[in-house]
Amino acid sequence: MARPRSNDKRDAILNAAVEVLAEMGERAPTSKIAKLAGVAEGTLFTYFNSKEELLNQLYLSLKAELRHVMMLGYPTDTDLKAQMHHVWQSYLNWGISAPQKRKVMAQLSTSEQITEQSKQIGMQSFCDLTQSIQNQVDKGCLRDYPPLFIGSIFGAMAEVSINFMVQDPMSAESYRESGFEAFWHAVAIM
Amino acid sequence: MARPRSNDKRDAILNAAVEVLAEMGERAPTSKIAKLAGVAEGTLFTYFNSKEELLNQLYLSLKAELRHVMMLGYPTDTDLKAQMHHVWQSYLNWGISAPQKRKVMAQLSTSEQITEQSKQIGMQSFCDLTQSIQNQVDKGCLRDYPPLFIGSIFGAMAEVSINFMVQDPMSAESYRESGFEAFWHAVAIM
Amino acid sequence: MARPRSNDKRDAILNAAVEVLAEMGERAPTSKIAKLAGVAEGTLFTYFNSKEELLNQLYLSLKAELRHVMMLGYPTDTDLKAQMHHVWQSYLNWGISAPQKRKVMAQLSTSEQITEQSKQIGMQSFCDLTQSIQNQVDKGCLRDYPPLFIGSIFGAMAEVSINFMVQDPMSAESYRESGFEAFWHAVAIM
Amino acid sequence: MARPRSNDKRDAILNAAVEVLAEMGERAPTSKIAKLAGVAEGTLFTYFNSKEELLNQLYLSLKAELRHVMMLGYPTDTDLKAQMHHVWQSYLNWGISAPQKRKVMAQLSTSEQITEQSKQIGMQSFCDLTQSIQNQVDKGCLRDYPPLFIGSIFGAMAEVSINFMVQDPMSAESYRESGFEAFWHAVAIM
DNA sequence: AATGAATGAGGCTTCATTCAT
DNA sequence: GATGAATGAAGCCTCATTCAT
Repeated sequence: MARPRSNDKRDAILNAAVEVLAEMGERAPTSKIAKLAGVAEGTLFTYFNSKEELLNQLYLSLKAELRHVMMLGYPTDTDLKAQMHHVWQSYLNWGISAPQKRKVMAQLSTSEQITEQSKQIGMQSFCDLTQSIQNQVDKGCLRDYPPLFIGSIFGAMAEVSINFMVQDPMSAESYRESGFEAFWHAVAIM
Repeated sequence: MARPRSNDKRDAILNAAVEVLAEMGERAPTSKIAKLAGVAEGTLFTYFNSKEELLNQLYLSLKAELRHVMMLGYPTDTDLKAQMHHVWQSYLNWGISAPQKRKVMAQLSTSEQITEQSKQIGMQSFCDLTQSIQNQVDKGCLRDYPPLFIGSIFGAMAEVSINFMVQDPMSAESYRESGFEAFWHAVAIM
Repeated sequence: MARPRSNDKRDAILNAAVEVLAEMGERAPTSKIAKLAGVAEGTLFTYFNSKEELLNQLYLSLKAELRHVMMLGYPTDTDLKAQMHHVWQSYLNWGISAPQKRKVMAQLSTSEQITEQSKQIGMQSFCDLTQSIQNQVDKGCLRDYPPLFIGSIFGAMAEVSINFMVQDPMSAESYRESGFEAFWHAVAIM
Repeated sequence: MARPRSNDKRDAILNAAVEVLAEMGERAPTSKIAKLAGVAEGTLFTYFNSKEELLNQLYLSLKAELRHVMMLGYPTDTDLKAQMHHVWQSYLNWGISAPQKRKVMAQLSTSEQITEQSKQIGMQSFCDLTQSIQNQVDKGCLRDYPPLFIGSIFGAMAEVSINFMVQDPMSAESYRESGFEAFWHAVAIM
């Protein structure tokens, strides 16, 4: 048998892509990505058939990571607000500690190179969260908005909060809580 | 590099840029933009010294247009909520009727090519709005958040709303009002 | 007005292509062709949109040149055999004096990159010759073969003759006449 | 480089090469050939040291096959014309039933990658035929041309005939016989 | 001022070949 | 022997920018 494909290498390429994309945007050359990943340029193309595929896979991988992080330690036996707060904290912590990944996710979200299919798949990652929001809407705890709408508001508010936290670290904790408070008032029935 | 003469041409180039950028993202070539604008490739560079300058000017121009649109017919002698609602409607109408411009603004906002300075200037367009928000905070009508934070929440909620309106035109008006309602609860003291 | 496109440059590229293709076959790189033509590699692509187009244009240009050469000084008021002999001589002289062009024409004729359309057009160059053959067939001077068939036999015999002339220059004149004799017997009614 | 073991694999590679070369010309990648042959990319290189060697071997193999086919059932005790006609039929049948092989042989014949040596060897395959032609020339049955010249005329006329048969199958049999007739008149003394 | 041909660096991708498994 | 991942040199083509006209 020949050398098997290495997950390490695949990950190294994805990580390198994050770094180069964060620095150069969509114009990040595959050569720079490969070099930073420590592989030959040709090798990149044994793991991803094209630059476009690399970008799409990266997009999905980041979405999956974010989703994973948000669900880590999710408290099942507390009230809705506490649960939401937990997810809020996880999101913000990730966004602050992985600024390049966050930046790249934002870039890719508006990129022409990300296919509609990838966006669909990326969204489906969050369908259990969506479902759980639906349940709360049905119970009358949240305003009667489509759960995806609520989810998008959550994401938008989180992004705004992270931006302010990063730009003004002194007041970071204040933004963190204000953001959640604003979100909560936006969607909860009190 | 002689002085450019025609504002028409400058505008034609900016408009063409919107179209090509919307279709191709950051990889939109200046040649395509020039062609669509009806000028020669070289002519583009008498109006903008470089592609980067073109992108920055476009960014500022779009920000200015949005700001202009939002302030059109601003009602000075009603209550805060009505004022905000007016601006909300203006923003959403613009976003829906100029989807390419909106798309390009989102792209440019995450682009490496837009300088920090441009972002600063773009933000200052809205400083009168910001000032007026500050006044309302001081009067206790809005939560005690920094006015830029409130402004960002406004923008973020508007973007979310437009996305849903565009994607699901049947329920557009419902999203429009739900979005405003959510925003208002997020920031107002009731 | 900007600099106009130069026919000289176009021709230089085509001539360079002949040389490099003769030496390297279809794997001739555009970079070598451009260099030999004395232009930048990018310039090649302002004259030909792609390598494939370059090859097709070259094919047509060679066909046209051959056709032109064959008709130079075509004697209209002699008998058929003398006319054919004239064309024979022209073909062979060209083939011998332009061995690279001949070689490249042979290569391109079997190349995947030459479109069916190019082959059609290339063949139509010779339609007046074909017509004149048809007339002779009708008059009973040539065997009752389709004129294109006779034309192909002509070409094939000429190619064989040139090959032997080139390979064995001492007997060149003998092959030249033997070839014509064989062709004539193949198609003429005596 | 160990010794290859399986003739089956060697043949599979050669057959795959025919197919891929017919479709893609000289730019046929070894990887595609290997895949179609059902072996690993690397395996190809245990059977052929380089792509060039593969092409040369393929060329020789095709020449040998053609030679073999042409001599199958060769009638030794009939007159010259019948013998030639037999060979003619064999050649044409092969050419029509194996169009890819024929196409590839034509390609390789004009390819830079085929060495002079291979061409020599390929020609020698036909030396017994050549010898037999020489005898007929000596006996005054054929024109006094070098036998290789006659052989080349034979090949050229056969190729022309096959081309027309393939392109116009309705008249195939007519081309088949006309072609032979033309060839015979070209070289025979009647 | 306007034009668009010219430039050549650089981008993405392919591919013959090697070599670890 | 067989495999196919790894390599990196090329290959084709694009494009921002310059400059002759």
